Amino acid sequence: MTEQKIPRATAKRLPIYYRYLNILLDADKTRVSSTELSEAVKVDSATIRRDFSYFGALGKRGYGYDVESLIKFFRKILNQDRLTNVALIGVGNLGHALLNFNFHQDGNVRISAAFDVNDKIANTIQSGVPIYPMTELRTQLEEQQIQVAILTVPSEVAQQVTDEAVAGGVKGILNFTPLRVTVPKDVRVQNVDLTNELQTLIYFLEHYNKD
Amino acid sequence: MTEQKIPRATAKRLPIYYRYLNILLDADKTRVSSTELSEAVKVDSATIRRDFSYFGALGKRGYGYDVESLIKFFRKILNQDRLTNVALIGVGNLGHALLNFNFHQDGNVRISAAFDVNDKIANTIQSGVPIYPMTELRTQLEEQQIQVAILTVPSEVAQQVTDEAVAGGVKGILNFTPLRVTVPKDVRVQNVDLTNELQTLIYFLEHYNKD
DNA sequence: AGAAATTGCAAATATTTTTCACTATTTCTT
DNA sequence: AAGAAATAGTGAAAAATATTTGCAATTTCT
Repeated sequence: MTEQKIPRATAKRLPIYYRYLNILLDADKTRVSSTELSEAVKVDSATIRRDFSYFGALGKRGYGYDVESLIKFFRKILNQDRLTNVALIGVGNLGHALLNFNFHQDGNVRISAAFDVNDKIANTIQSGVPIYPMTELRTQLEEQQIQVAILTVPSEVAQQVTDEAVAGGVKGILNFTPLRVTVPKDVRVQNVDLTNELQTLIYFLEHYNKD
Repeated sequence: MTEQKIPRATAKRLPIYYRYLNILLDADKTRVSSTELSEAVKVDSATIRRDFSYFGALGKRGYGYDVESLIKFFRKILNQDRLTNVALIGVGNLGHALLNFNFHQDGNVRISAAFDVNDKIANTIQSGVPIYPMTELRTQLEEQQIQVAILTVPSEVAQQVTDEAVAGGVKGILNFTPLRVTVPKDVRVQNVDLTNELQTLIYFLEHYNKD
């Protein structure tokens, strides 16, 4: 599966390109040049061409890129053409918001199971998603073959829950917990630490006057 | 104010160090070495020393670092010793969750005003935070001298709201919108794009078998 | 007093990312 | 159809960023 090493920086820009391409499509644009794209997404045009080139020759010299086929291509790359089922572990404040959050705006990610220790909500359906008790975490993940989990539990239990999720076959974790969880190296964790983000933001504000 | 250029990578690790130091403090540890810290936060000890050294000589050779004074120092650096008032713009799903979110776990960030277009919630108080109508965005920001905003509005209006916020004096924006907003260069934007994060995560899962 | 521990830091490396500069194509214009 | 204009693709250079090494200086420990 591993084709070739795409730089992390590039991978992070892909969704941004993808999103803008869809805007172009909606506006009935059929072609776009790297220069044009550059202005919209605020990335140097050479960088864009370089990014695209990791995937082969997607454009036409002297012409630009065909919006539709580019979208089609990225859709595959970004797994937009396939539904990815995701588990939400921890249905507190944030978890609840994520249940309603429009992850599937492009129709590719769906929270198909949620878990919580709270008896009050376990075994109910919230926003169309079944909530299982935490005790069933592992078995449900296995059964439903879910490989991606969003972790929004209190940090005290984060590691333990993570272990359980990994045991259930999870390979990717979007971790909203401030805790840096430990996982086997074939599991990827993407940390989203809101407090951290805010602090970093404030830090930069205080310590740099521009940038 | 701008003291010296701290690498971005370092700045991002600071909150992590800070958090762990507090754990040590809670455990009544009075000193810690870079090696010890290293294991806990999973960062090479040399990197930690390097990171710390940007701020001067914080430790004692042959001894290590004094937990308490290190915390005290970082608290200043990270503005934990001062309350930063933050505005929440857009009280939808996610916004609502953030209102309840424990940003102030260390008591330094407080959402002190929220804004929404919805008449039903404007001019009410939610989770202890006053919600103002969006029309008052600029004036309230000015009046309350809020410099940091969390943006959780629909992306269609993101740019427009951002402009308004900037006009109101905001210097830092935590942007939950998928839109890359344009701001003057003295304003810093930190993007938190959840859909993007998930997509990137899934992308890596599919395309790399480890990392 | 001597051994052990440990920071601080300059310099060396390594890694990653961006940009330049140019060629090859294709499209557009007249 | 010829020439001009536009534009992708890309090797190589440069720049930016981050990590690691190696060791002197210092402090603590026994």
